[in-house]
Amino acid sequence: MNIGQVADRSGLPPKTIRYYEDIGLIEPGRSANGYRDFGESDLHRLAFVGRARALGFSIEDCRELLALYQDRDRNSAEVKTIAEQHLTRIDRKLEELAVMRATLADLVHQCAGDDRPDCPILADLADES
Amino acid sequence: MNIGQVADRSGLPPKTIRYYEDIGLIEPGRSANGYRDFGESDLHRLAFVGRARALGFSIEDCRELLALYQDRDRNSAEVKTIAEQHLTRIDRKLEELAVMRATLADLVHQCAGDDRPDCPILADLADES
DNA sequence: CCTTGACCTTCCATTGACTGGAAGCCTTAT
DNA sequence: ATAAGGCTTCCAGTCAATGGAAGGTCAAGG
Repeated sequence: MNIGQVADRSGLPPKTIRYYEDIGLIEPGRSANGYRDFGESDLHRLAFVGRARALGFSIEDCRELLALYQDRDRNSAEVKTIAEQHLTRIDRKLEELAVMRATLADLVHQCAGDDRPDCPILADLADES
Repeated sequence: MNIGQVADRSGLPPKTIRYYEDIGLIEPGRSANGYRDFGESDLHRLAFVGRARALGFSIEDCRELLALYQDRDRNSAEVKTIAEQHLTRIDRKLEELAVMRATLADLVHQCAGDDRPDCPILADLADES
């Protein structure tokens, strides 16, 4: 399978697939003409990474998850730990964003948004108290 | 004022302040010894940027907001537009994260997290349906 | 046989917003 | 005189790709 077909079937752009090879997530073979030659297992790994990335896991998380996936003697506890840590990061991020959103929404609400220069948003940023 | 003092008073690290000068957000003078010499207005601009960044505005947003702040003939509508667009970005991000969180929390919940290899998290990533 | 266009290859640069570190000058205190 | 701490510049690295240039390969059509 050439990279284009793998891109179509995995949903990942060719550039990204080459990058994933660069950083050692996959190791496709090569055809006589120098083109990468992907097998079904490469495709499977790429799709795995694609889904993990969509859940926000870092590339390093993906690397560990792939290793655990290949490891028949893994403990599900190890996987759960990685996922829980990620969940914690997501929750922190959600809180941060919620605080930002609340402040910003309040300021937007207070701003007339007309042709006059008075602006509570700028006043807040400038700390005019 | 030297950079260290401005860092203390603005809450921004010296490295970041130099970076902000590099990209043209501030233009401090120089003392005879070559040290940057910050005035109160530089400090004020830096604090302004610090607060805008804390609300998640991009550097380019900060640049525009600073320009509008300096502009006595601005329309508050322009500021509000920038803020509203940012609010929309935050809301999109919040939704994305909420979806991730829900999926991930569900998977974590399903995973026993013990010494056995069976793991719904990996099964989901591998698309074992 | 030649060309065109769609693929594929590698390599280098860029993104955003810093952050780290090295090498070296300036200032203040001992 | 020297040591500590602060300041300077410049270069490299972060994360996860993405864009683009220069060039090799392949299949179809004239």
